Amino acid sequence: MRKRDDEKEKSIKQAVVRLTLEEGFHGTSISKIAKVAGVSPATVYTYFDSKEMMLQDIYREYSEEICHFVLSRVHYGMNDRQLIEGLIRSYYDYIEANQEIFSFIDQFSNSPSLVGGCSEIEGFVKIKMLVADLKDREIIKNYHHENVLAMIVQPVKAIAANSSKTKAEKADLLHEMIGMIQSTLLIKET
Amino acid sequence: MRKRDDEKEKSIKQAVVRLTLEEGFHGTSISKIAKVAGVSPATVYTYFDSKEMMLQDIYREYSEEICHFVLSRVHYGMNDRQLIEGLIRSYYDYIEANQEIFSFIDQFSNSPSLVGGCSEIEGFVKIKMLVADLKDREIIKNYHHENVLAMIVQPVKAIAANSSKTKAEKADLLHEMIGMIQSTLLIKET
Amino acid sequence: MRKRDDEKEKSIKQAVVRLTLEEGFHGTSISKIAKVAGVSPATVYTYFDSKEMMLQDIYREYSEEICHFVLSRVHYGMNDRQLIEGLIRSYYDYIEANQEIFSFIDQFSNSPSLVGGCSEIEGFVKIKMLVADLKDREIIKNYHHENVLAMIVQPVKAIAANSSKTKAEKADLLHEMIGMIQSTLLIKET
Amino acid sequence: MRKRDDEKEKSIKQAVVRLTLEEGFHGTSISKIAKVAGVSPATVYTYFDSKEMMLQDIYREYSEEICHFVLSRVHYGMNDRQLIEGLIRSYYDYIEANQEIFSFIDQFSNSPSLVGGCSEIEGFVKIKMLVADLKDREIIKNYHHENVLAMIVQPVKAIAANSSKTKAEKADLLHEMIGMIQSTLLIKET
DNA sequence: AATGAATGAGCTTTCATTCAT
DNA sequence: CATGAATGAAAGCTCATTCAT
Repeated sequence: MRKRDDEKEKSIKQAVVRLTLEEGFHGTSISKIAKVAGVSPATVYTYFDSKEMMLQDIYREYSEEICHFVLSRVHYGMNDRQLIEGLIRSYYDYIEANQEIFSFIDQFSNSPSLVGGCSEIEGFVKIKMLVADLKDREIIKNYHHENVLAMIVQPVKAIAANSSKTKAEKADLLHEMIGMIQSTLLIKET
Repeated sequence: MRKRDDEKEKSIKQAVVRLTLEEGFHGTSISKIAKVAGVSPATVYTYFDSKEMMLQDIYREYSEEICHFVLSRVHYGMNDRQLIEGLIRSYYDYIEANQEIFSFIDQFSNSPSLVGGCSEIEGFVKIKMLVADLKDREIIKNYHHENVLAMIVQPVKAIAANSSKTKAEKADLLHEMIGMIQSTLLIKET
Repeated sequence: MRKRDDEKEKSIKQAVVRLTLEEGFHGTSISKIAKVAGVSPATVYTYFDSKEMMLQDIYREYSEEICHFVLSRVHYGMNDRQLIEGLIRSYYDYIEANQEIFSFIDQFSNSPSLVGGCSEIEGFVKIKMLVADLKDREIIKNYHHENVLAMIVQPVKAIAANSSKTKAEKADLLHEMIGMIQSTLLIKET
Repeated sequence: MRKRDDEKEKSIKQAVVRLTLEEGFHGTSISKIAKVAGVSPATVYTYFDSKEMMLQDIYREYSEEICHFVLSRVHYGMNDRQLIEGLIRSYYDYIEANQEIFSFIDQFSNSPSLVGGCSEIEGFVKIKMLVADLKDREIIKNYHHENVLAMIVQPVKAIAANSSKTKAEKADLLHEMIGMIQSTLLIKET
């Protein structure tokens, strides 16, 4: 009996993500995926039950990965400003370093019909808990969790997605944006 | 091969938008559109040159509509806080009242391959000019245009898209968010 | 607008029936059917909603045709023996002249999953009424309708299906079988 | 590539028969069979050379089983009427007690392409010899073997297959049918 | 201008079978 | 012997688009 090849599963997932960036969520057909991954279309179905479940699997895996990456870059030694900066900058860095993955995640989460059948992402819960903790410790102002998160997460996406700016210009924008959000959320002025 | 019955063109566009909300960007095929719009598939091609151009047409039209709506609700008589609130609230109101349209616009603008072939939206230019004007008149702080816009536009989308909250709860979140953004952007404290 | 081509629908149905005889119910795929019928696979779907509904349509049409044929060959001028003979012989004649159709009908009616979704055949009702009438008029003995019908319909199928006999031998068997059934069912001895 | 675990072969055969009843002759794929039988698809090929040969094997085995069952219930001590009744009733009883098997056999024998490649069933020969013997001993009338068999075998199938009747109603029909056939075939009136 | 018919290309998925362990 | 992995081929069906009327 041939054994399950984790390399193969990985390369299928990468093919999906790559095709999603190149040709959009539409051009991502099973046969194209198989071709890029170097397997037969039928083989895809030994690793995933259906196309929909495959997409959800990938979404879940990479969502967790992003959360893990972001959380790994903030720690207790940081002061207030560093915490906010760490969250935003790590998110931005991930997007820049993994544009394909981010594009996939973003397109997926904007597809109501797909995201509906997907269970809660663990990493999201942890990040919400982090925000709650920052409020408890009176580091950030007493805004609703949802608004704090929206403030940290949404504007930075707009910067990352801006394809008409150079890397340096975007770095400038990001630097400024971090300042804006720090002044919005932090209690301490300094 | 151009225009005639505006009623028919309208109903095709509505069909597209409605199907996009109900079945996602995928389930939006020409024949389904034609069925919902009450015309023949061939007729769609009397009004649009191809599916891609049709989607871009619709995107452009509704994008302009949104911008027009937002701009129509801010005027010179308003004070500083009212201006920011007006912009954000009008955007939010539009989304709430036209969920189908917003869902379409959002999914479209998250499809790199589609949005690429689409010329600049006029209304966006006007809004950018408004932001520039507000900076010139020393109403909002001297941040980059892009960041000001991101701040006004992005977080509110997160509130509107939150399907697990009631209308009242979302109104609360919006109210708070407006305050957050006002304090971030405005020069005058009052 | 091109108009619906009844010839094309007919040739699709014939292709189904022909393939069912040649390659069994299994080898009857949409693409083979299309090839034999001289149309594109997609065209099949402008005439039928799905493969299953297509099969049911064909089953219904030919079932009615058989019943119509059988009923058209018995009439009130006939005496008792002629009536029974007419029913059996016309059924047998139809099968001999339309082996493909009969094979299709027989295979279909032996597929529980298909026959389940199929509404009652009108012609069957008429034949049941004929049997009832023959009993009312005291031509055939007072057996249950179901048994009378089974007696008329089932044994003759075995003769028709017997591929190891010549036409003449089968005619002999049929002649004898008619006698057997007449003596079983008829009240009058003569 | 042959035999070993009779238990496993049995459970494969049962899986085939069960799936044929539940999902028709179509839904009976090797992988489904393997799943139901609790083995791997590859294992099926340890016991059978191909799917077609597997089906023929099963057909042959169960056909022999039916014949054996029927023959085991008639014996020389019986009088004329009991003989006919024994044959018909034992056949009916087998069908009622083994609907899955009968459904399989019936569908198989209605598939010309399958039944063609199948050698003669031994049990059928024995039953034909029994019929010949009954004729020699002047118990049943001098009809052709084929017609005698058709009379005994065909109508009872129609009763067994009638799914719209209760068990009791079918027992009534069977009782009457036995009488009809006895009067048709037997020489002695009593 | 408007339409239902028509289609080649492509979709997702399953098939019977073989391979490597 | 037994297996899950692997696959070319084919399944049923839908697609965006064009054709003939």
